[in-house]
Amino acid sequence: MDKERKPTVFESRVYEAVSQIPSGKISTYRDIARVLSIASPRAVGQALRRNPFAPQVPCHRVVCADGKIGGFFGESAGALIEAKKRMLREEGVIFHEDRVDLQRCLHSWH
DNA sequence: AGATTGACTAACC
DNA sequence: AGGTTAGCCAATC
Repeated sequence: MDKERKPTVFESRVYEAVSQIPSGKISTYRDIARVLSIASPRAVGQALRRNPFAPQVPCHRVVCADGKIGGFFGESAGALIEAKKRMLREEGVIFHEDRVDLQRCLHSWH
């Protein structure tokens, strides 16, 4: 069993930002990184990858900068990706095949 | 403390 | 157009 480490300030910031995304909207690693004043979206992925707050954080609303679904579920769960896509679509997110309508569903960070 | 990775992105070939 | 390289930041080993 993995011991849950205490989230760092950086991670907490990521979780907070992601949890701020309302239903029907999404965001990209790049955008989140940008809001967090980070130059590396990888660091964001790192935080989400650890995701100590599992379903509490809508990490499924976070996609690649291209609108493509990130690998948060991994290739082993490709089918789940479609399920998430369908779920997001029901939330109001416009999907185009394997991509998301960033210009339409991108969350406004004000 | 140093080296590697990691759910990325963008640029280069 | 598609594959590869490089850059980036933070966490983990």
